[in-house]
Amino acid sequence: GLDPNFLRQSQFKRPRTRITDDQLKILRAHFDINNSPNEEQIQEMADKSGLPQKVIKHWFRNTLFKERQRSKDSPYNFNIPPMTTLEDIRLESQVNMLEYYRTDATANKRSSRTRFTDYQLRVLQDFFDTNAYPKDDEIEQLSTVLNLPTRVIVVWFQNARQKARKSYENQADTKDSEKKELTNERYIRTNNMQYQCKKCSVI
DNA sequence: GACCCATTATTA
DNA sequence: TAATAATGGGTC
Repeated sequence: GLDPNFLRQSQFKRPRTRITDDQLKILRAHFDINNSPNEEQIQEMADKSGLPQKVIKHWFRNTLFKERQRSKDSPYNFNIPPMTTLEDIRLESQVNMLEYYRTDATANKRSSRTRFTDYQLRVLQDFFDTNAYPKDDEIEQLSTVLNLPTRVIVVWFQNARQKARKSYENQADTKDSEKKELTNERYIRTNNMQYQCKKCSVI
């Protein structure tokens, strides 16, 4: 059989690219005009920004996804009119409009931190302890019951898994032999590995 | 597209 | 200043 650790380490992780403000401006400007650029446009952006095409494609995927999330969840919820053409002088003013909305309503700062109530945290934690990976409809239900945007729920679970994983790994260092003793009830996955959530096993 | 996870940044 | 919500670039 193959050692999972070997499989995992055999692939190098690309070091995280930090997109600079100037590069972001280039991408953003294109995104505002057309959120799914063709190869030619990607090449152009790559030339202008010096970013790898792969990074640009990924950025567009993420940004489009986030923009959709935002328009679903956001109270501001401004609609972006669909664009079909690139070469149009009126585009200029549209872009300016978007720029205006963005800097005005939504602002450029990160959205303010949600303060969960004790009740909300208890429900989330209880759910997490039995299932760290809620399905879409379960997230929907939690969203309704707790009166929180689905995005906030998703992020909460993501952070909770991160936290659980970390605390498991901390204690796994000292209790390596116990890993094999774990019952396979509830797991948190990471790459090819499976870790049991420490908190789950306590319940 | 879902999830990972280092990092950033907000709030008690 | 610690805890942790949110971000963004990474992988599969």
